[in-house]
Parts: sequence; structure tokens; C-alpha cells
Amino acid sequence: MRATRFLMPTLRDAPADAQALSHQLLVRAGFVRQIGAGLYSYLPLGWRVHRRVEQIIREEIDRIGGQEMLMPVLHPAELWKRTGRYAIPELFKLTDRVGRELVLSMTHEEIIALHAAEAIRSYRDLPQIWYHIQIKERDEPRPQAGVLRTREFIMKDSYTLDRDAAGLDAGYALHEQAYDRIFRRSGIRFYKVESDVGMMGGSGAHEYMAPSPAGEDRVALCDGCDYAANVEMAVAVPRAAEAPTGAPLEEVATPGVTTIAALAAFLGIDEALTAKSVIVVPADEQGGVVLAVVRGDHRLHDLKLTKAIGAPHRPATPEEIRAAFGADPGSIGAVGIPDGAVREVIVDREIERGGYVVGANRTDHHLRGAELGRDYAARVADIRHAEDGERCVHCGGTLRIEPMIEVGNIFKLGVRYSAAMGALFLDEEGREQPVWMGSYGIGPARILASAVEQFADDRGIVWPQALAPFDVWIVPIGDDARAAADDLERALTAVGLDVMVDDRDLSPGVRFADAELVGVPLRLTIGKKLATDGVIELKHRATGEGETLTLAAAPAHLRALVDQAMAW
RNA sequence: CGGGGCGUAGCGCAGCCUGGUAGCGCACGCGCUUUGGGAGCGCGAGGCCGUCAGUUCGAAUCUGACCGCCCCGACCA
Repeated sequence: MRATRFLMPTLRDAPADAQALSHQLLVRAGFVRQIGAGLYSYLPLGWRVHRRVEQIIREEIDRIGGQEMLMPVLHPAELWKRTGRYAIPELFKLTDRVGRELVLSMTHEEIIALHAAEAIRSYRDLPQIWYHIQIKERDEPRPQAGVLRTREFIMKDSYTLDRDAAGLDAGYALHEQAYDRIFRRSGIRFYKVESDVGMMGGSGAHEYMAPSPAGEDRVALCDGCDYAANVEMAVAVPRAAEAPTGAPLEEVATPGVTTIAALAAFLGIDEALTAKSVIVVPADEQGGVVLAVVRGDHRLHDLKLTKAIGAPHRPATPEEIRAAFGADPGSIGAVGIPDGAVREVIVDREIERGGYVVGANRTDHHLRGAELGRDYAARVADIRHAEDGERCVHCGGTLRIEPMIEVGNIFKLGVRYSAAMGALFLDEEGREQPVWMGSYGIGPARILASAVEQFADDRGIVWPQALAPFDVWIVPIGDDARAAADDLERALTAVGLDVMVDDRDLSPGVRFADAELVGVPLRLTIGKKLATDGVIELKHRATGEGETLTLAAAPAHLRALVDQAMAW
């Protein structure tokens, strides 16, 4: 490929609205261009990388027996109504000219189940692994960080179809193997972490996470063992608090004290000896408010509480709190709640035992020594936020919490979709059974962006060899070098390398800078030393190290370097 | 959806407060020079100043509405 004929609009300055490093560099280096909020075109450089990622994924899903197919983006709305997903706010909905309702799909469980309903008749037809690499549409409330969170993106999604839970486990395990190979081959740093199965149920899920400051997820990692979990799931041992039991319940006046910090200061005690009450209003038909209680120095985790309640929720307003408890916010507690004031009390398991200072449900008063069981009843659940620096429940090591980009996920769906769509088969006893499904996603653009985030330096992108848009970038300097560059390009192409020759009539400095910005791993400079010493120069983008070699030696040497860089 | 910010040439920005013929850097075209780390000189092209409506003799500039984009939060099955 010749730079003079290649669309590669590099910029000296990044657009002002690009925040994430990957966003800035991908635009600056000419890989992508923004069309609208969360909408991007991939220019030739970007698309080359994307296709390399896709190809790795394709090879590895094929290796575990996946069958590639292609399903439409536009679906009849009726299918989504059947599975109850039509109400998802992120689902794009539209009508055609005669008023038929359609959706732009965000995943393909419905279609897969539909095909299964038609094609799978017997246990003899199972198992199956079907996948495609297709555009997905999501009406994101807030697209951000360049290509990391977009409204339209390409996703590999595969689906396993099995006769029972054991079969699903096997299909899941195959995907664990495939995903491990995919991310290792991509060259990015990643973790496999425990993840929430979400409101849709399901029996198990993991996410594949690439550490990056631009990541939207938070993952707890143990330095002593391989425990890794999304904070939505993470459990940790908090710092110990000596909350004595057996003391009588005692009311204390706490005038003007409405925060935990003020309460602890007023009483001269550790915040960990208090209990924090949070009142929320679930968004379901049942009505009423829920009182959630965590230790005073802990944070409530919204998603954990959502799971505990079984519905999303919002904070109660001060008026709602006064109406239910007859006391101001800041003096609310689980002891002595007026009859019918709440539909449920949920306390975090860290304060299941011990006596704590709680709100007295009387403005400007608290209670000392409140104990679960003796003084009040509640359901116990894990609803607190695990914190950086807390100890691992498995090994006692130290947990740290890092931002990460979700690059893939694997999910045991069970029979939810197959049952809704009538994907049934006959087992060996002739009984009708629903197909057991799993779904497995990967976002190639996120792998691409993660690589930029993880390896870029102050000169630009540094691609892992496996993802680079070109393997080799040749900079010929001087007229004599042009012919040599042509010969070298042919020779390198002949050994299977992707080669860019920067034949632009620009100063060497500009071309070196562009080569570094674009991030191709190997750069060859053809200059004066060819005439004087018969050699050209090779420079490694990642390390900056250089060496010289002869034209004749270049093809075999570079081929070996590329192979070595992609070995794993 | 709540809060904040920004829309002027391909990119980065100034001009707006205080209304009067739209500018700078980079990039781009032509010529000459230059050729191992973002070259020099000269000439040149490129803008419905987001849109619409007001105010005014006159609007990039003042007012209003709308649209778009970014950030924080909410949301993200």
C-alpha cells in the first residue's frame, strides 16, 4: 500500500471534544471519524484493525465448533414483545410506511430462539453453537468516550443451544476457552471477572475486562489470589468494628444531627458503630418504600440493593420519608418503625450481629445498642459497596478496585428465551423440553480501543502486532530510496506481510511522526546507509530499539519478528 | 432525564463583553529552494459565523426559541 493513495487523514491536534485517550488518538491518527453522538465511521486504518480483531474472533469461535451466520438488524417488534424485552428503554423502535412496528436489535436471542424453534426437533440435533458478527443498535442515554460507548456498534454474539444444564455448562466452558485465546491473541491485558446476571436471571455470568482509566466498570482484584469481580458482585472483608451486644436499647437526644459523620462526632464514637438508613421507593407495582441499612462507614450499592429488592428504585423524597416515618430524614432507623410505614427492611450482612446507633424515628433522636433480632426484624443481604483496600474473603489479601473496559461477556441464559419462543425438543423419553441457551458477546471496537488505551505513549498508538493495521511501515528518504522501497514492499508482501510505503513527498520528520502516531510495530527506513553501507534500518515502535539489516535479509527477518510477536 | 459547557475554514482557536466589509496557527493548491525527526520564502484557494425568528440604518456580536455536540450525574435486563 502506498501512503499517497491511502485515506489517512492524520491531525496535529485532537478534536476538542475528545476526552478519552483512545478517542483522541484514533481520531488524530486517522482511524475513525465521528458522524454524530455515538456514531462513528471507520476509515481504512480503523477498519483494518477492526477486521483483524474480527478474524481472531472468527477463528477461535470456529475452533470450538461455532457456525457463522448472519441475522438481520431490523426485527418485527412482536418477537420482542413475546420475550418481554420490548419495554427496554435502550431498544430503538420504529414503524414502517404501513404502520408495522419494528425494532433495531441490540442482541439476537429472540431470532436465535426462533431459528431453534424451527430447526431443533430432537435431542439428536443438540448441541449447537451459532454466531454472527453484526451491527447492533442501542439508544444509549449517554454515548461517550469515542468508540467505547456508541449507539451503533459491531458485536460478535454467539449462542449455545443445549439439551440440559450440564450441556449449557459445557458450552459455557468452551466459550471460556475461546475467549481466553481471543483476548490473549489480541495482545491486550485483561481479566475474567465474576459479573452480575442482571434482572433477567440466568445462572452464571462472567465479564472479560481490560484495565483502562477510560473504563466505565469497576472491578475488584485481589493481590493474593485470582479473585476478580465486578463491584456489582464483589464481596470483601471490611475493617473490623467492635459493636458490643447485650447492652440495653437507649434513646439519646441528638439535636440537629442528620449525618453519620455528625452523629459519630456528637457521640464521640467510630462511624462503624452506627448504622445508616436509606429509604428508597421501588419502581414496581407493589408500592411502598424499602428501608435499607448499612454500617455507618459503608456505602450502599445501588445495584446490589436493586437485586435484593427485585426492582429498580429511586431515593425517597424528604416528604415521603416524613409521611412514612413521622420523623425527619437523618433520624430514621429500623427500630420502632410505625406500622405499615415500610414494605420491607433490608440490612447489610455486615451489621447482622452487634449493637449499633440507629435513628429513633423521632426527629433529633437516636437509639444506642440496636440489635437485629432482638430489637427489630429485617431481611439480611449483601447490599454494601466493596471498597478499595479491603481484604479478600478468600485469601485475606488486599483488594484494589480498578476501572476497566468490558470487552466481552459470557452468560448462562437458561430456558427463558427458548420457552418464550417455543424452542422445544423431544428428549430420549419423548418428552418436550425447552432448549438451554447461553449467550456470549464481544465488542471488537472495545478491544481495539483497549489496545490503544493500554499501550499508547506520548508519540501515539502502539499496536500489538496482531491488531496493527500494517505489519511494517517503510519510510524511503531520497529519490534513490523509492525504487528500493518498491522492491522491498514486493519482497515483504511475498512473505505475507501487510506493508505501507510512505511515499509522500514530505520531510522525513513528518513521516516518522505519522508512523509513530499510527502505531505500526515495525518501521523500516531506507536512507543514505543503503548506498554507503548497503543496509536499511529497522525500528521497533514499542521499545524504540533499532537495528540495521540488508535488503536481502529483510523479508525473512521481519517475517520471523512478526511471527514471534504473535506467538503466545 | 437533571446540572454545566460549547457551536466562527478540514483541525485547534481569537473576534462577541462595548453591533459597522471575518481573522490567526496548522493543514490545503501553485512556484522556487529544501530532504534523517513535525523545513523556508512567495503567491493563492477555502467560511449561510449551527438554524429560525426578533431588536437595529446595520447582527458572528444583543434577545428568544429550536437543533447539534461534549462533560458530570441518573440510566445502561
